[in-house]
Amino acid sequence: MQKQLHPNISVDCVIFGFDFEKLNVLLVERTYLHPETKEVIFSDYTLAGNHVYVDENLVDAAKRVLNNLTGLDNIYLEQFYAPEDPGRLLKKNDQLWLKKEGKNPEERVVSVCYFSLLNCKEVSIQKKDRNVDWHPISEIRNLGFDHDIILAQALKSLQVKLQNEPIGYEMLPLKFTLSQLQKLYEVVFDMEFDKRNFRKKVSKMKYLIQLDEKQKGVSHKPARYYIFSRDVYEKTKSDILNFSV
Amino acid sequence: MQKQLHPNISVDCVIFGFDFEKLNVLLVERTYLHPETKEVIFSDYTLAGNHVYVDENLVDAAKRVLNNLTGLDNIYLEQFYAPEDPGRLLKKNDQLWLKKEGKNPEERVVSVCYFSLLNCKEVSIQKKDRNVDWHPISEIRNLGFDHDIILAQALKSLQVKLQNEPIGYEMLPLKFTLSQLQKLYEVVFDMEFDKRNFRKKVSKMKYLIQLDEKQKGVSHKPARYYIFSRDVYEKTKSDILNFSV
DNA sequence: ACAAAAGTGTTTGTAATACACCCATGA
DNA sequence: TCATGGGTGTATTACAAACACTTTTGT
Repeated sequence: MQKQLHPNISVDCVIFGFDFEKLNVLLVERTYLHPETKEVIFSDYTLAGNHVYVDENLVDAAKRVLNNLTGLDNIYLEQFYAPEDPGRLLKKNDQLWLKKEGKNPEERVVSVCYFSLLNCKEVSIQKKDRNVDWHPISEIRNLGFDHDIILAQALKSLQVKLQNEPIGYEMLPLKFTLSQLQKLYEVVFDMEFDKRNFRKKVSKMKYLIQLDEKQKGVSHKPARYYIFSRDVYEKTKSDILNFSV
Repeated sequence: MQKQLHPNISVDCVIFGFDFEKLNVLLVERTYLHPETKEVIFSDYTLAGNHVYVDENLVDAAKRVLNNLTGLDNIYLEQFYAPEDPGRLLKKNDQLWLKKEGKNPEERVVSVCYFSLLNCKEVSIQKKDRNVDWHPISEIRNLGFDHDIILAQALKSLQVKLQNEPIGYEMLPLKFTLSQLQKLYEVVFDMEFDKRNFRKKVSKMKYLIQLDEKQKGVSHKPARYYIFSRDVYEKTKSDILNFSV
């Protein structure tokens, strides 16, 4: 008879942010100094995460992490993965770090992972004592713990979700231009689209509503603003599935 | 400072089975008898699940559940969800049941859920002392615990996955006919497809390979057998994504 | 000979792709 | 007047959808 597991539970959040140019992820710096000499032993980045409290809903724990970093509530959150490997925190640097943080490095931690979507320009990151910042997804590598794996899963889940639901609006301001929307799809899928074909495609989306208002103060022809209507979307969406492969 | 959670961890498995006619799910009967009078207080069904052992990979725990029920290894397994609500086991019947099973009904259990795919005709369910059996998905309701929610999520995940990857073959024998394949897609998506259009579509899938062998002993024109070639699939698949919505 | 499912083509509409120029604004 | 990004249309090709009859087998 094997012993049952009673691990610590945490949530890890892959916080995607779009800045109208590229897709970013919010990372927390992790710098480990030698206990005596204070020289830098290693320095890298991790995703944001936190432990789950007794009687706390998992998604509420993720909301807490988000609120802590941004001061915002009502951020789009989507659960996408739970790492499976019991050895996920056993790399040397991770063990050093956990010890330093006053945690038991031997203890297993089961994480449930969420991704969330933000517009970088509209949030101010609450740094507090931490060094937290946006990093372009194309430049991220060698994250701490198993966070490279989690991030790769998150991106794939975001792509699948964005392919099937209009969640891109979560990463844009209320009013946005079609070029901004196109750029968003381009950076998420890491592909370029033809402007005319893109506009033809989105013009079929009834829930994308053109405003009379235009950009101001730009040194080129001002673009029209659009808004996303969740209302129209909910009323007109169909559940038709289409196996493609 | 809130107290950190150290819950029990379990895996729940939504075991889908195709019997060439409908989509089924493997359920375990749960009958609670009055401790003295032995009259039936309630009787319902739950998904298969089990606790995770210390140092056990989560997916290995799910494999253990599967192996326990079917005697098989190497079954297709896909993690899809972790229920978030701390109150997921607090319904009256569930509490009675947990007590009867010698568990602490107050203890929080965090589950990670997997779905798996089988061909009903090719597995023999190892019942042991339990009443375990296939149930047509269209007839399943009022499962124990929060398993209705888990099942609904599983079906949606299966649909999304089947739409994007040729995993249907996991629910068919090695050799299958196109009508069987079509029926599989029909029961998963709960839609009917036109035979000619379906065949036109799958004829574009290079990894679907026609054999010379035909059905035998059927009282109608015998159908040709096909096999799925994972090899060809891996070599020819493209990652092109296509946002539709 | 009959019942049962297998197998097969054409037409029509809609969506995907490729491609190039003029427009409105601020500097 | 120039630089910048906004905005637009057409032709071609590929895929989706609708639809009915003949074939092969066992009984």
